[in-house]
Amino acid sequence: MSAVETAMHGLRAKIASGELAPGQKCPPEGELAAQLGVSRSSLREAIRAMSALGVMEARHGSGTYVSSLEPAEILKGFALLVDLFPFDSVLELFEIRRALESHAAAGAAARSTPELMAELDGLVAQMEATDNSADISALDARFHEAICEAGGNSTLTGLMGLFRSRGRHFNIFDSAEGATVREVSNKGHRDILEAIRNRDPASAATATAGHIAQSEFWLKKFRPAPQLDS
Amino acid sequence: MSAVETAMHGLRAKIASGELAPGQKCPPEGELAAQLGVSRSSLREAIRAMSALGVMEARHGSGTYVSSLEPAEILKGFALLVDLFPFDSVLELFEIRRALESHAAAGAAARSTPELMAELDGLVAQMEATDNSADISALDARFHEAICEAGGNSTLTGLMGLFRSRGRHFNIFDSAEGATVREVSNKGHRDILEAIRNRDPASAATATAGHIAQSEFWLKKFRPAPQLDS
DNA sequence: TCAAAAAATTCATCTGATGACTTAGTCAAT
DNA sequence: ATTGACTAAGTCATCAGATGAATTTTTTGA
Repeated sequence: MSAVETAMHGLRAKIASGELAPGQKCPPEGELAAQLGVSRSSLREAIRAMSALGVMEARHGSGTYVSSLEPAEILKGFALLVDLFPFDSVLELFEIRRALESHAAAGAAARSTPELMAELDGLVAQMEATDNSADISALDARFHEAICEAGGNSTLTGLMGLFRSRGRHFNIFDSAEGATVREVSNKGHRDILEAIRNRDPASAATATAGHIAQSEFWLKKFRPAPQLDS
Repeated sequence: MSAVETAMHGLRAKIASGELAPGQKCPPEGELAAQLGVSRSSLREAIRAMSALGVMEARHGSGTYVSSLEPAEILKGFALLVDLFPFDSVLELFEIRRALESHAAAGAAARSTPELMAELDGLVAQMEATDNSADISALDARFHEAICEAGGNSTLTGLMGLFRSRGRHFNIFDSAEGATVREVSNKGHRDILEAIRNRDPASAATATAGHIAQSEFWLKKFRPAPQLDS
Protein backbone atom coordinates (compact mmCIF):
# COMPACT_ATOMS: atom_id res chain seq x y z
CA MET A 1 0.00 0.00 0.00
CA SER A 2 1.31 3.43 -0.87
CA ALA A 3 2.24 5.89 1.82
CA VAL A 4 -0.69 8.19 1.14
CA GLU A 5 -3.11 5.26 1.19
CA THR A 6 -1.59 4.13 4.47
CA ALA A 7 -2.22 7.55 5.91
CA MET A 8 -5.78 7.73 4.61
CA HIS A 9 -6.64 4.32 5.99
CA GLY A 10 -5.09 5.25 9.30
CA LEU A 11 -7.10 8.43 9.52
CA ARG A 12 -10.28 6.66 8.53
CA ALA A 13 -9.64 4.03 11.19
CA LYS A 14 -9.03 6.67 13.84
CA ILE A 15 -12.31 8.34 12.94
CA ALA A 16 -14.34 5.14 12.66
CA SER A 17 -13.03 3.93 15.99
CA GLY A 18 -13.89 7.19 17.70
CA GLU A 19 -10.27 8.01 18.54
CA LEU A 20 -10.91 11.11 16.45
CA ALA A 21 -14.48 12.26 17.00
CA PRO A 22 -16.39 14.70 14.76
CA GLY A 23 -15.34 18.25 15.45
CA GLN A 24 -12.25 17.18 17.30
CA LYS A 25 -8.80 18.57 16.72
CA CYS A 26 -6.15 16.23 15.36
CA PRO A 27 -2.57 16.02 16.60
CA PRO A 28 -0.16 18.29 14.73
CA GLU A 29 1.10 17.19 11.33
CA GLY A 30 4.50 16.10 12.58
CA GLU A 31 3.15 13.93 15.33
CA LEU A 32 0.39 12.43 13.19
CA ALA A 33 2.86 11.65 10.43
CA ALA A 34 5.07 9.84 12.93
CA GLN A 35 2.12 7.88 14.32
CA LEU A 36 1.09 6.73 10.87
CA GLY A 37 4.65 6.06 9.75
CA VAL A 38 4.70 8.39 6.75
CA SER A 39 6.36 11.68 5.95
CA ARG A 40 4.66 15.00 6.47
CA SER A 41 4.21 15.43 2.70
CA SER A 42 2.34 12.15 2.35
CA LEU A 43 0.21 12.88 5.39
CA ARG A 44 -0.64 16.27 3.96
CA GLU A 45 -1.80 14.68 0.71
CA ALA A 46 -3.94 12.26 2.69
CA ILE A 47 -5.47 15.11 4.69
CA ARG A 48 -6.04 17.03 1.49
CA ALA A 49 -7.93 14.07 0.05
CA MET A 50 -10.03 13.71 3.21
CA SER A 51 -10.74 17.45 3.02
CA ALA A 52 -11.91 17.11 -0.55
CA LEU A 53 -14.34 14.46 0.66
CA GLY A 54 -15.50 16.75 3.45
CA VAL A 55 -14.28 14.47 6.20
CA MET A 56 -11.56 16.72 7.57
CA GLU A 57 -10.75 20.39 7.54
CA ALA A 58 -7.34 22.02 7.94
CA ARG A 59 -7.34 25.55 9.37
CA HIS A 60 -4.22 27.54 8.72
CA GLY A 61 -2.44 28.37 11.93
CA SER A 62 -4.94 26.58 14.10
CA GLY A 63 -4.92 22.88 13.39
CA THR A 64 -6.65 20.08 11.54
CA TYR A 65 -10.13 19.01 12.58
CA VAL A 66 -12.56 16.21 11.86
CA SER A 67 -15.69 17.59 10.23
CA SER A 68 -19.23 17.12 11.43
CA LEU A 69 -19.71 14.10 9.15
CA GLU A 70 -23.27 15.21 8.46
CA PRO A 71 -24.09 14.19 4.89
CA ALA A 72 -25.95 17.41 4.19
CA GLU A 73 -22.86 19.36 5.19
CA ILE A 74 -20.47 17.16 3.30
CA LEU A 75 -22.48 17.30 0.08
CA LYS A 76 -21.96 21.04 -0.18
CA GLY A 77 -18.33 20.43 -1.04
CA PHE A 78 -19.17 18.57 -4.20
CA ALA A 79 -20.55 21.46 -6.23
CA LEU A 80 -17.22 21.84 -8.00
CA LEU A 81 -17.40 18.19 -8.96
CA VAL A 82 -20.95 18.18 -10.27
CA ASP A 83 -20.10 21.14 -12.46
CA LEU A 84 -17.92 18.84 -14.52
CA PHE A 85 -20.56 16.25 -15.29
CA PRO A 86 -21.35 15.75 -18.98
CA PHE A 87 -24.69 16.90 -20.35
CA ASP A 88 -26.29 13.47 -20.55
CA SER A 89 -25.69 13.01 -16.86
CA VAL A 90 -27.52 16.24 -16.16
CA LEU A 91 -30.63 14.65 -17.60
CA GLU A 92 -30.17 11.74 -15.24
CA LEU A 93 -29.82 14.15 -12.37
CA PHE A 94 -33.13 15.69 -13.36
CA GLU A 95 -34.82 12.33 -13.30
CA ILE A 96 -33.51 11.80 -9.78
CA ARG A 97 -34.72 15.23 -8.76
CA ARG A 98 -38.14 14.38 -10.14
CA ALA A 99 -38.40 11.29 -7.96
CA LEU A 100 -36.83 12.75 -4.86
CA GLU A 101 -38.34 16.22 -4.79
CA SER A 102 -41.76 14.69 -5.40
CA HIS A 103 -41.17 12.58 -2.34
CA ALA A 104 -40.08 15.60 -0.32
CA ALA A 105 -43.04 17.64 -1.53
CA ALA A 106 -45.39 14.94 -0.34
CA GLY A 107 -43.72 15.09 3.06
CA ALA A 108 -43.96 18.86 3.09
CA ALA A 109 -47.66 18.67 2.29
CA ALA A 110 -48.20 16.24 5.14
CA ARG A 111 -46.55 18.57 7.65
CA SER A 112 -47.20 21.96 6.13
CA THR A 113 -46.84 24.89 8.54
CA PRO A 114 -47.97 28.53 8.34
CA GLU A 115 -44.32 29.62 8.25
CA LEU A 116 -43.61 27.45 5.25
CA MET A 117 -46.71 28.65 3.43
CA ALA A 118 -45.79 32.26 4.14
CA GLU A 119 -42.33 31.81 2.67
CA LEU A 120 -43.55 29.92 -0.38
CA ASP A 121 -46.29 32.50 -1.00
CA GLY A 122 -43.71 35.25 -0.85
CA LEU A 123 -41.32 33.47 -3.20
CA VAL A 124 -44.00 32.75 -5.77
CA ALA A 125 -45.21 36.35 -5.64
CA GLN A 126 -41.69 37.63 -6.21
CA MET A 127 -41.11 35.24 -9.08
CA GLU A 128 -44.31 36.36 -10.77
CA ALA A 129 -43.39 40.00 -10.31
CA THR A 130 -40.07 39.98 -12.13
CA ASP A 131 -38.62 38.87 -15.43
CA ASN A 132 -34.97 39.09 -14.48
CA SER A 133 -33.75 35.57 -15.17
CA ALA A 134 -31.01 35.61 -12.54
CA ASP A 135 -33.47 36.64 -9.83
CA ILE A 136 -35.99 34.07 -10.97
CA SER A 137 -33.35 31.41 -10.93
CA ALA A 138 -32.39 32.22 -7.34
CA LEU A 139 -36.00 32.43 -6.17
CA ASP A 140 -36.84 29.18 -7.92
CA ALA A 141 -33.92 27.46 -6.22
CA ARG A 142 -35.03 28.72 -2.83
CA PHE A 143 -38.62 27.63 -3.51
CA HIS A 144 -37.53 24.08 -4.19
CA GLU A 145 -35.07 24.08 -1.34
CA ALA A 146 -37.68 25.24 1.15
CA ILE A 147 -39.96 22.40 0.13
CA CYS A 148 -37.15 19.89 0.46
CA GLU A 149 -36.34 21.22 3.93
CA ALA A 150 -39.97 20.86 4.91
CA GLY A 151 -39.75 17.27 3.74
CA GLY A 152 -37.61 16.66 6.80
CA ASN A 153 -34.69 14.73 5.30
CA SER A 154 -31.56 16.87 5.45
CA THR A 155 -29.51 14.47 3.36
CA LEU A 156 -32.12 14.62 0.64
CA THR A 157 -32.16 18.40 0.88
CA GLY A 158 -28.41 18.56 0.50
CA LEU A 159 -28.39 16.18 -2.42
CA MET A 160 -31.08 18.13 -4.25
CA GLY A 161 -29.26 21.40 -3.65
CA LEU A 162 -26.21 19.88 -5.24
CA PHE A 163 -28.05 18.54 -8.28
CA ARG A 164 -30.01 21.74 -8.74
CA SER A 165 -26.84 23.79 -8.79
CA ARG A 166 -25.74 21.91 -11.87
CA GLY A 167 -28.98 22.38 -13.77
CA ARG A 168 -28.99 26.06 -13.01
CA HIS A 169 -26.00 26.72 -15.21
CA PHE A 170 -28.28 26.03 -18.14
CA ASN A 171 -30.38 29.14 -17.97
CA ILE A 172 -33.63 27.98 -19.48
CA PHE A 173 -35.31 31.24 -18.42
CA ASP A 174 -33.07 33.03 -20.90
CA SER A 175 -33.89 30.81 -23.84
CA ALA A 176 -35.80 31.73 -26.97
CA GLU A 177 -39.16 31.04 -25.39
CA GLY A 178 -38.20 32.57 -22.05
CA ALA A 179 -41.55 34.22 -21.54
CA THR A 180 -43.42 30.96 -22.04
CA VAL A 181 -41.00 29.13 -19.78
CA ARG A 182 -41.55 31.65 -17.01
CA GLU A 183 -45.29 31.52 -17.40
CA VAL A 184 -45.58 27.75 -17.31
CA SER A 185 -43.04 27.57 -14.51
CA ASN A 186 -45.05 29.98 -12.40
CA LYS A 187 -48.15 27.93 -13.02
CA GLY A 188 -46.28 24.85 -11.84
CA HIS A 189 -45.22 26.59 -8.65
CA ARG A 190 -48.80 27.63 -7.97
CA ASP A 191 -49.97 24.04 -8.36
CA ILE A 192 -47.34 22.76 -5.93
CA LEU A 193 -48.10 25.54 -3.51
CA GLU A 194 -51.83 24.83 -3.45
CA ALA A 195 -51.31 21.09 -3.03
CA ILE A 196 -49.12 21.73 -0.01
CA ARG A 197 -51.58 24.27 1.35
CA ASN A 198 -54.36 21.69 1.04
CA ARG A 199 -52.20 19.11 2.83
CA ASP A 200 -52.55 16.85 -0.17
CA PRO A 201 -49.33 14.78 -0.45
CA ALA A 202 -50.32 12.92 -3.60
CA SER A 203 -51.12 16.10 -5.48
CA ALA A 204 -47.98 17.77 -4.20
CA ALA A 205 -45.89 14.89 -5.49
CA THR A 206 -47.64 14.83 -8.85
CA ALA A 207 -47.40 18.57 -9.29
CA THR A 208 -43.70 18.54 -8.41
CA ALA A 209 -42.95 15.67 -10.76
CA GLY A 210 -44.75 17.45 -13.55
CA HIS A 211 -43.01 20.73 -12.87
CA ILE A 212 -39.55 19.19 -12.91
CA ALA A 213 -40.36 17.08 -15.94
CA GLN A 214 -41.32 20.29 -17.69
CA SER A 215 -37.92 21.83 -16.89
CA GLU A 216 -36.29 18.67 -18.13
CA PHE A 217 -38.21 18.92 -21.37
CA TRP A 218 -37.09 22.48 -21.97
CA LEU A 219 -33.53 21.62 -21.16
CA LYS A 220 -33.58 18.87 -23.77
CA LYS A 221 -35.28 21.13 -26.28
CA PHE A 222 -33.00 24.13 -26.04
CA ARG A 223 -29.88 22.58 -24.58
CA PRO A 224 -28.48 25.99 -23.78
CA ALA A 225 -24.75 26.33 -23.28
CA PRO A 226 -23.72 26.11 -19.63
CA GLN A 227 -22.51 29.33 -18.09
CA LEU A 228 -19.61 28.79 -15.72
CA ASP A 229 -18.41 31.62 -13.56
CA SER A 230 -14.67 31.76 -13.22
CA MET B 1 -6.43 32.22 -2.70
CA SER B 2 -4.10 29.55 -1.40
CA ALA B 3 -1.65 27.79 -3.69
CA VAL B 4 -3.51 24.49 -3.63
CA GLU B 5 -6.82 26.24 -4.34
CA THR B 6 -5.17 28.05 -7.22
CA ALA B 7 -4.03 24.74 -8.62
CA MET B 8 -7.44 23.11 -8.17
CA HIS B 9 -9.22 25.98 -9.84
CA GLY B 10 -6.71 25.90 -12.65
CA LEU B 11 -7.20 22.19 -13.19
CA ARG B 12 -10.97 22.54 -13.04
CA ALA B 13 -10.80 25.33 -15.60
CA LYS B 14 -8.64 23.28 -17.92
CA ILE B 15 -11.10 20.41 -17.70
CA ALA B 16 -14.23 22.54 -18.03
CA SER B 17 -12.78 24.33 -21.05
CA GLY B 18 -11.86 21.08 -22.74
CA GLU B 19 -8.14 21.79 -22.72
CA LEU B 20 -7.98 18.59 -20.68
CA ALA B 21 -10.60 16.18 -21.97
CA PRO B 22 -11.87 13.11 -20.11
CA GLY B 23 -9.37 10.26 -20.36
CA GLN B 24 -6.62 12.55 -21.55
CA LYS B 25 -3.12 12.59 -20.13
CA CYS B 26 -2.00 15.71 -18.30
CA PRO B 27 1.40 17.36 -18.70
CA PRO B 28 4.00 16.14 -16.20
CA GLU B 29 3.92 17.48 -12.65
CA GLY B 30 6.80 19.87 -13.13
CA GLU B 31 5.38 21.47 -16.23
CA LEU B 32 1.85 21.67 -14.85
CA ALA B 33 3.13 23.21 -11.63
CA ALA B 34 4.96 25.86 -13.62
CA GLN B 35 1.86 26.58 -15.75
CA LEU B 36 -0.29 27.05 -12.68
CA GLY B 37 2.35 28.99 -10.80
CA VAL B 38 2.62 26.73 -7.78
CA SER B 39 5.21 24.32 -6.44
CA ARG B 40 5.16 20.65 -7.22
CA SER B 41 4.08 19.85 -3.65
CA SER B 42 1.06 22.10 -3.88
CA LEU B 43 0.12 20.77 -7.30
CA ARG B 44 0.37 17.25 -5.96
CA GLU B 45 -2.03 18.10 -3.14
CA ALA B 46 -4.44 19.55 -5.67
CA ILE B 47 -4.22 16.44 -7.82
CA ARG B 48 -4.72 14.29 -4.75
CA ALA B 49 -7.90 16.21 -3.93
CA MET B 50 -9.17 15.87 -7.49
CA SER B 51 -8.39 12.15 -7.30
CA ALA B 52 -10.39 11.83 -4.10
CA LEU B 53 -13.30 13.40 -5.96
CA GLY B 54 -12.81 10.96 -8.82
CA VAL B 55 -11.97 13.66 -11.33
CA MET B 56 -8.35 12.70 -11.95
CA GLU B 57 -6.18 9.67 -11.57
CA ALA B 58 -2.40 9.51 -11.13
CA ARG B 59 -0.66 6.38 -12.37
CA HIS B 60 2.77 5.76 -10.96
CA GLY B 61 5.39 5.90 -13.66
CA SER B 62 2.92 6.66 -16.40
CA GLY B 63 1.29 10.00 -15.86
CA THR B 64 -1.78 11.78 -14.56
CA TYR B 65 -5.07 11.45 -16.39
CA VAL B 66 -8.50 13.04 -16.35
CA SER B 67 -11.13 10.46 -15.44
CA SER B 68 -14.22 9.59 -17.42
CA LEU B 69 -16.33 12.08 -15.44
CA GLU B 70 -19.26 9.66 -15.51
CA PRO B 71 -21.22 10.17 -12.29
CA ALA B 72 -21.80 6.45 -11.85
CA GLU B 73 -18.06 5.90 -12.06
CA ILE B 74 -17.18 8.76 -9.77
CA LEU B 75 -19.65 7.72 -7.10
CA LYS B 76 -17.80 4.46 -6.56
CA GLY B 77 -14.97 6.36 -4.93
CA PHE B 78 -17.15 7.62 -2.14
CA ALA B 79 -17.71 4.33 -0.32
CA LEU B 80 -15.00 5.23 2.16
CA LEU B 81 -16.81 8.44 2.87
CA VAL B 82 -20.28 7.01 3.35
CA ASP B 83 -18.85 4.48 5.78
CA LEU B 84 -18.22 7.32 8.20
CA PHE B 85 -21.75 8.70 8.25
CA PRO B 86 -23.47 8.68 11.65
CA PHE B 87 -26.32 6.29 12.30
CA ASP B 88 -29.12 8.84 12.02
CA SER B 89 -27.94 9.68 8.53
CA VAL B 90 -28.19 6.06 7.56
CA LEU B 91 -31.91 6.25 8.24
CA GLU B 92 -32.09 9.24 5.91
CA LEU B 93 -30.23 7.28 3.28
CA PHE B 94 -32.82 4.54 3.58
CA GLU B 95 -35.62 7.01 3.02
CA ILE B 96 -33.87 8.15 -0.14
CA ARG B 97 -33.42 4.57 -1.25
CA ARG B 98 -37.12 4.00 -0.69
CA ALA B 99 -38.06 6.83 -3.00
CA LEU B 100 -35.41 6.23 -5.62
CA GLU B 101 -35.43 2.46 -5.87
CA SER B 102 -39.21 2.54 -6.10
CA HIS B 103 -38.80 4.86 -9.04
CA ALA B 104 -36.24 2.57 -10.63
CA ALA B 105 -38.39 -0.50 -10.02
CA ALA B 106 -41.27 1.17 -11.82
CA GLY B 107 -38.97 1.84 -14.75
CA ALA B 108 -37.74 -1.75 -14.67
CA ALA B 109 -41.32 -3.03 -14.72
CA ALA B 110 -42.11 -0.86 -17.71
CA ARG B 111 -39.18 -2.24 -19.71
CA SER B 112 -38.81 -5.70 -18.23
CA THR B 113 -36.83 -8.13 -20.40
CA PRO B 114 -36.49 -11.93 -20.29
CA GLU B 115 -32.82 -11.56 -19.36
CA LEU B 116 -33.68 -9.42 -16.37
CA MET B 117 -36.39 -11.80 -15.24
CA ALA B 118 -34.03 -14.76 -15.57
CA GLU B 119 -31.41 -13.10 -13.39
CA LEU B 120 -33.90 -11.98 -10.77
CA ASP B 121 -35.51 -15.41 -10.65
CA GLY B 122 -32.11 -16.97 -10.13
CA LEU B 123 -31.15 -14.53 -7.39
CA VAL B 124 -34.38 -14.99 -5.49
CA ALA B 125 -34.09 -18.78 -5.74
CA GLN B 126 -30.55 -18.63 -4.38
CA MET B 127 -31.58 -16.37 -1.54
CA GLU B 128 -34.36 -18.69 -0.55
CA ALA B 129 -32.04 -21.69 -0.66
CA THR B 130 -29.47 -20.48 1.85
CA ASP B 131 -29.30 -19.05 5.32
CA ASN B 132 -25.73 -17.81 5.20
CA SER B 133 -26.11 -14.15 6.00
CA ALA B 134 -23.07 -12.99 4.05
CA ASP B 135 -24.30 -14.76 0.91
CA ILE B 136 -27.79 -13.42 1.37
CA SER B 137 -26.43 -9.93 1.81
CA ALA B 138 -24.49 -10.14 -1.44
CA LEU B 139 -27.39 -11.66 -3.37
CA ASP B 140 -29.77 -9.07 -1.97
CA ALA B 141 -27.44 -6.29 -3.05
CA ARG B 142 -27.23 -7.70 -6.57
CA PHE B 143 -31.01 -8.11 -6.73
CA HIS B 144 -31.55 -4.45 -5.95
CA GLU B 145 -28.72 -3.39 -8.20
CA ALA B 146 -30.08 -5.33 -11.16
CA ILE B 147 -33.44 -3.63 -10.77
CA CYS B 148 -31.79 -0.22 -10.58
CA GLU B 149 -29.81 -0.98 -13.73
CA ALA B 150 -32.99 -1.98 -15.49
CA GLY B 151 -34.42 1.36 -14.47
CA GLY B 152 -32.06 2.88 -16.99
CA ASN B 153 -30.50 5.68 -14.97
CA SER B 154 -26.85 4.92 -14.34
CA THR B 155 -26.37 7.81 -11.95
CA LEU B 156 -29.25 6.56 -9.88
CA THR B 157 -27.79 3.06 -9.97
CA GLY B 158 -24.43 4.32 -8.76
CA LEU B 159 -25.98 6.39 -6.02
CA MET B 160 -28.04 3.51 -4.74
CA GLY B 161 -25.06 1.18 -4.77
CA LEU B 162 -23.23 3.67 -2.62
CA PHE B 163 -26.06 4.08 -0.13
CA ARG B 164 -26.68 0.38 0.02
CA SER B 165 -23.06 -0.32 0.86
CA ARG B 166 -23.47 1.69 4.03
CA GLY B 167 -26.62 -0.05 5.18
CA ARG B 168 -25.04 -3.42 4.57
CA HIS B 169 -22.59 -2.96 7.40
CA PHE B 170 -25.52 -3.37 9.74
CA ASN B 171 -26.17 -7.03 9.25
CA ILE B 172 -29.87 -7.30 9.94
CA PHE B 173 -29.89 -10.88 8.68
CA ASP B 174 -27.74 -11.80 11.64
CA SER B 175 -29.96 -10.20 14.25
CA ALA B 176 -32.00 -11.93 16.92
CA GLU B 177 -34.92 -12.51 14.60
CA GLY B 178 -32.76 -13.39 11.62
CA ALA B 179 -35.04 -16.18 10.45
CA THR B 180 -38.08 -13.91 10.40
CA VAL B 181 -36.11 -11.19 8.67
CA ARG B 182 -35.03 -13.58 5.95
CA GLU B 183 -38.54 -14.93 5.49
CA VAL B 184 -40.22 -11.55 5.20
CA SER B 185 -37.41 -10.25 3.02
CA ASN B 186 -37.82 -13.17 0.63
CA LYS B 187 -41.55 -12.48 0.46
CA GLY B 188 -40.79 -8.87 -0.39
CA HIS B 189 -38.47 -9.90 -3.20
CA ARG B 190 -41.14 -12.21 -4.61
CA ASP B 191 -43.66 -9.36 -4.62
CA ILE B 192 -41.25 -7.05 -6.45
CA LEU B 193 -40.35 -9.80 -8.88
CA GLU B 194 -43.94 -10.57 -9.78
CA ALA B 195 -44.82 -6.92 -10.21
CA ILE B 196 -41.94 -6.50 -12.67
CA ARG B 197 -42.88 -9.72 -14.43
CA ASN B 198 -46.44 -8.43 -14.84
CA ARG B 199 -45.11 -5.13 -16.21
CA ASP B 200 -46.95 -3.32 -13.46
CA PRO B 201 -44.90 -0.20 -12.58
CA ALA B 202 -47.20 1.00 -9.81
CA SER B 203 -47.10 -2.33 -8.01
CA ALA B 204 -43.37 -2.62 -8.50
CA ALA B 205 -42.89 0.77 -6.90
CA THR B 206 -45.20 0.02 -4.02
CA ALA B 207 -43.66 -3.38 -3.37
CA THR B 208 -40.15 -1.90 -3.44
CA ALA B 209 -41.08 0.93 -1.09
CA GLY B 210 -42.64 -1.54 1.30
CA HIS B 211 -39.66 -3.85 1.15
CA ILE B 212 -37.15 -1.12 1.89
CA ALA B 213 -39.34 0.36 4.59
CA GLN B 214 -39.34 -3.04 6.21
CA SER B 215 -35.54 -3.13 6.23
CA GLU B 216 -35.54 0.34 7.68
CA PHE B 217 -37.88 -0.79 10.43
CA TRP B 218 -35.63 -3.66 11.40
CA LEU B 219 -32.59 -1.47 11.36
CA LYS B 220 -34.26 0.93 13.77
CA LYS B 221 -35.46 -1.92 15.93
CA PHE B 222 -32.18 -3.79 16.30
CA ARG B 223 -29.68 -1.09 15.53
CA PRO B 224 -26.92 -3.67 15.17
CA ALA B 225 -23.35 -2.52 15.49
CA PRO B 226 -21.73 -1.74 12.14
CA GLN B 227 -19.06 -4.16 11.04
CA LEU B 228 -16.16 -2.45 9.35
CA ASP B 229 -13.51 -4.48 7.63
CA SER B 230 -10.02 -3.22 8.08
C1' DT C 1 11.94 -9.76 -36.85
C1' DC C 2 11.93 -10.22 -32.18
C1' DA C 3 13.24 -10.07 -27.49
C1' DA C 4 16.06 -8.44 -23.96
C1' DA C 5 18.52 -4.64 -22.07
C1' DA C 6 19.13 0.16 -21.35
C1' DA C 7 17.59 4.78 -21.11
C1' DA C 8 14.26 8.23 -20.46
C1' DT C 9 10.08 9.75 -18.48
C1' DT C 10 7.07 10.25 -14.77
C1' DC C 11 4.97 9.75 -10.41
C1' DA C 12 6.05 8.74 -5.15
C1' DT C 13 8.30 9.88 -1.15
C1' DC C 14 11.24 12.03 2.06
C1' DT C 15 13.78 15.87 4.25
C1' DG C 16 14.67 20.43 5.67
C1' DA C 17 13.80 25.23 5.66
C1' DT C 18 10.98 29.31 5.58
C1' DG C 19 6.65 31.93 5.63
C1' DA C 20 1.92 32.94 7.30
C1' DC C 21 -1.82 32.56 10.29
C1' DT C 22 -4.08 31.62 14.79
C1' DT C 23 -4.24 31.36 19.54
C1' DA C 24 -2.94 32.11 24.25
C1' DG C 25 -0.76 34.71 27.33
C1' DT C 26 1.36 39.07 29.13
C1' DC C 27 1.16 43.49 30.62
C1' DA C 28 0.28 48.22 30.66
C1' DA C 29 -3.26 51.90 30.35
C1' DT C 30 -7.76 53.19 31.53
C1' DA D 1 -11.39 44.96 36.96
C1' DT D 2 -11.58 45.68 31.88
C1' DT D 3 -9.77 46.60 27.80
C1' DG D 4 -6.37 46.78 24.29
C1' DA D 5 -2.00 46.17 22.09
C1' DC D 6 1.85 43.40 22.00
C1' DT D 7 4.51 39.10 22.26
C1' DA D 8 5.52 34.30 21.86
C1' DA D 9 4.39 29.69 20.84
C1' DG D 10 2.08 26.45 18.08
C1' DT D 11 0.48 25.01 13.67
C1' DC D 12 -0.51 24.80 8.89
C1' DA D 13 1.22 26.40 3.98
C1' DT D 14 4.59 26.44 0.70
C1' DC D 15 8.75 25.74 -1.55
C1' DA D 16 13.12 23.47 -3.21
C1' DG D 17 15.95 19.63 -3.88
C1' DA D 18 17.20 14.82 -3.76
C1' DT D 19 16.20 10.01 -4.16
C1' DG D 20 13.30 5.92 -5.12
C1' DA D 21 10.00 3.19 -7.89
C1' DA D 22 7.12 2.14 -11.80
C1' DT D 23 6.17 2.61 -16.56
C1' DT D 24 7.16 3.58 -21.27
C1' DT D 25 10.21 4.16 -25.01
C1' DT D 26 14.37 3.40 -27.31
C1' DT D 27 18.27 0.91 -28.30
C1' DT D 28 20.76 -3.12 -29.02
C1' DG D 29 22.04 -7.72 -30.27
C1' DA D 30 21.02 -12.19 -31.93
